[in-house]
Amino acid sequence: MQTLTHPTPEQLRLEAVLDALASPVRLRIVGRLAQGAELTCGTVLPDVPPSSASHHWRVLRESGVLFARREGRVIVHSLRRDDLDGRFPGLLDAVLSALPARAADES
Amino acid sequence: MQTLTHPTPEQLRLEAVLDALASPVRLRIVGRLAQGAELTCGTVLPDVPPSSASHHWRVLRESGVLFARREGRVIVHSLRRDDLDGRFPGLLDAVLSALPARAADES
DNA sequence: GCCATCGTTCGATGAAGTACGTACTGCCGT
DNA sequence: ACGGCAGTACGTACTTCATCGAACGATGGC
Repeated sequence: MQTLTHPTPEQLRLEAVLDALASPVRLRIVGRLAQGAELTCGTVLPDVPPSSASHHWRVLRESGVLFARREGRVIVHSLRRDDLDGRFPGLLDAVLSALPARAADES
Repeated sequence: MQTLTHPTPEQLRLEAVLDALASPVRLRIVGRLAQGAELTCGTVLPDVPPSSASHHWRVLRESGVLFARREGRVIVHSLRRDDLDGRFPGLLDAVLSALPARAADES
């Protein structure tokens, strides 16, 4: 299991970020992360099998939307707000404010 | 050749818009449209065969990013700025300001 | 060391998107 | 009416993506 790779802030590509966000499943993850807490993989998407969920977390990570770090046995994820705001000002906020409130009532 | 269909402002879906924008070719189109002029299909993407270009114009139209109207022999396209700003405030501006200036020097 | 847990990787399958040639429609000028 | 131009529709080949089961790797607790 190789180390978690992330793009540097300079490596962020608009198309990759948009593509990562253009998915209902991944928007759910982002919406949850936007609530402030750092989350582990299993926390969101209880209805999705682990291998599928892992795929989506990876897309978000490799596009630079979120940051992942190992913490003991789990992997903790957080939004890369500052990096995204630096490269694409206003983009994340626009997407988040366009999200329905559905993320609030899901486990 | 059936009439050009557009989603109503209420029908705009975030994922569809993001997906439409998550493409280099289509971002080129949007970048050109953002310069203010209304454009016909042939104006942008001279290097892309008409049938391919038509596909991308259609994706942008059906996602609600742009508006198309027949004007004699050509089809005139314009950005749906107001509708997009209404549903997803700040999104279009964020994407446009994140675009490289490449759109300026292309035919 | 052993086991359970968390998450990844691999491989296969089916769905969806892209690209493009060709044939067609709709409109205009003559 | 005819020819040409703008753009679409269709069919197809190709590529990418999504999904998921199964096997594996890493870690912490006992």
